[in-house]
Amino acid sequence: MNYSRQREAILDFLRSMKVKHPSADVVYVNVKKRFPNISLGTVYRNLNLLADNGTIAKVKLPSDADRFDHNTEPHFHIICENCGQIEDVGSALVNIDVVSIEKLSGFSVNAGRIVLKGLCPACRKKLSPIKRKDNKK
Amino acid sequence: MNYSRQREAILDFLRSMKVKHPSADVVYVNVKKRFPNISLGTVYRNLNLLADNGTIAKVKLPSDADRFDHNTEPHFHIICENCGQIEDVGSALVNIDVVSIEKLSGFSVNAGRIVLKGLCPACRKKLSPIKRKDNKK
DNA sequence: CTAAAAATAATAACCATTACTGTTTTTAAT
DNA sequence: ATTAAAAACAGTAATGGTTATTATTTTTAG
Repeated sequence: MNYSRQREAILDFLRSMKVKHPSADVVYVNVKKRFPNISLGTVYRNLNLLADNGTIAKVKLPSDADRFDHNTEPHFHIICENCGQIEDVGSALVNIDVVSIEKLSGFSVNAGRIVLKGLCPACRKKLSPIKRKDNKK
Repeated sequence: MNYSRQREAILDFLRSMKVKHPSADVVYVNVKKRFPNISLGTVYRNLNLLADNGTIAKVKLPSDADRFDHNTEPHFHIICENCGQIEDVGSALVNIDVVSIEKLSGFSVNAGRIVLKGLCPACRKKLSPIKRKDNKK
């Protein structure tokens, strides 16, 4: 893997934490400030390269764009069902009975990254007690 | 919601369990046997209608097509990373410390449906001890 | 039987992502 | 420093799952 200025800028942005768990698109618009000609494909390719070699982590969400995380320590996430913001959840707070699951299902469990759903503090305040907008896809 | 023969056939197929957690596309090709002119849009619309009114459940997966489940009882799923097959996991086998998560993150938790990752029995046998094919997206 | 409401088939549009292509940058060896 | 091969790039086309649109057909209530 050769050095590239674009990849460096992408990693810099992720580590700067200006946005906490950005999607490829958010990385794109931000890195564009430094590299106005950068293409979205380049952002995707580099985010995937960095995720593949373990420099960053890819957070795959159901029905939403992948997010990228500079924190590669094992942990889970919770996503706001209203605004899509995601936040870390310590891995100690979710307990998976792997042995029983393997025994009952026959699957081998790869106690992967878990995504919980909920409402972030801002959306909670904004939407309650009014029924929140149903933006399921 | 008016009666429709197509919707009835879709629900029949789901309940027949010929395929366990079918995607919209699998429902489509199967219901097509009874209704050769049915359109994929009709399948999607009806699956979503049935999921919205609680008759069936929609299982959203990261980086894979949604699946539909005739079983609406709360439970989790495990997906085979090799072949995409999904299996039920009893909700007792995953313990989420909702109180602590809410305290620490500020989110309200909607202890949603969780999807674990692993290898189904068939793929385990087929791929081990050979390194399994890496089909991440 | 009829008219309004709902559902349909067919197709176009959408969005996130990947694939392709010809050009530029990086690297390692001369 | 020069150069040639490898890697990365920008730009764009293509893909896959899903939703939206529209004109036609089916369902239902009166």
